Amino acid sequence: MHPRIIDTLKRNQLSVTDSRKKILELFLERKAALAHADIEQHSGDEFDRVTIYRTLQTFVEKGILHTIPSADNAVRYALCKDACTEGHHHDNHVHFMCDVCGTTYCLDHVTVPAVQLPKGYQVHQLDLVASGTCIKCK
Amino acid sequence: MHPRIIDTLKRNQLSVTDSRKKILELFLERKAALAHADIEQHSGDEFDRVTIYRTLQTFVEKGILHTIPSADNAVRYALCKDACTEGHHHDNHVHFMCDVCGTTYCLDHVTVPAVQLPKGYQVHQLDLVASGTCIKCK
DNA sequence: GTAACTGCAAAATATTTGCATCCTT
DNA sequence: AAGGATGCAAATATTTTGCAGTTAC
Repeated sequence: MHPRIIDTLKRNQLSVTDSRKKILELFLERKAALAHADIEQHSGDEFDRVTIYRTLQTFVEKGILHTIPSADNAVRYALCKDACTEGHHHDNHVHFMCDVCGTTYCLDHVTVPAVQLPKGYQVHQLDLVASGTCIKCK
Repeated sequence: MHPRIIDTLKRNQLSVTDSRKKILELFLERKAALAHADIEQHSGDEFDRVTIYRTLQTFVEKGILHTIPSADNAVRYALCKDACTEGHHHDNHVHFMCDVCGTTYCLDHVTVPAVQLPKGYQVHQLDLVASGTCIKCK
C-alpha cells in the first residue's frame, strides 16, 4: 500500500477505514481522474455505492480531492496538490479529457495563463479544460 | 418575438414548433446560460420535461447550443456563435460562473489564451471556466 | 398525407437520507 | 466506551425510451 495513504487520512483527522484506504489508493495508483462509476468498478463491489458517495464528498471537503468540470454530466474527481486545505482549493491547473478513450488527466505542471476578464468580474478560480486526443490514443 | 428565432430553426432544417420557439427565445432574451431546470421554470410548465430534454439535445446536435463544463453536476447550455455548424462546435471561449447568484455567463469577446500542453496531446477544444463574483454581485 | 414532434407512461439511472449496526480510536 | 463510518432500505431526482396521438409542412 502506498505510504502516503495513512498519512493523508490522519493529517485530515479522518479515521482510517478500509473504504477510505482503498479509494485513496485507487487515485494514487492511476494518475487519471475517476468518476463514481469507475471507483465502483475498480473496487470490485467491495463497498456500498453510498459509502463511495460519502467518501468522495468527505475527501472533497477535506481538500484531498477536487471535482473536474466537464460538459457531460459525469462528475470526475482527482487528487489535489498538497497546497489544498480544507475548504480552500488551489487547483488552477489544466485538465485534459481524451475523446477517444475517455480518460481525464490532471496536467499539474501546466499552468493556466492569465486571462483578462471584463471589469467587475472577480475571479476566484480558473479551470482550463482541454479535450482532444491523448498521448496513448494518437 | 425575436426575429432570429424562425430563421435559426429553418436554417437548421428544424420544423418550427412552439417549444422550440419558446426555448430559443429564452436563450436569446437572457444572456446567461440555462440548465434544464431553469428552462422548465421559465417556460411555466408549458412543455413536458421530456420535450425540453429532446429540444436541448437537438439544438446541441445542430450547433445552435453548446454545453458548458462545470464542476457541479448541472449541465448548462448557451447559444453558440454563428460559426458553429452541425457537429462542429467552435466555442473556445470563456465561461464565468458566479458563486453568489449562480449565473453562468458566456464571455464571447474574451479569447482563450494559447496553452502549451505536453508533447503528444492533440487539443481539439479548449474551455476556460472561471468562477468568482460577477459584476452584479460584487 | 406524411414525416416529424410532442406528451404521457414507465423504465433506467443517479443521488440523498435515515437508521441500526459495526469499527476506529 | 463513544463517536464516527458503514450497509441497507427507501425516498428523491434525473435522464432515457417506447409508443400513440398531434402538428408542421
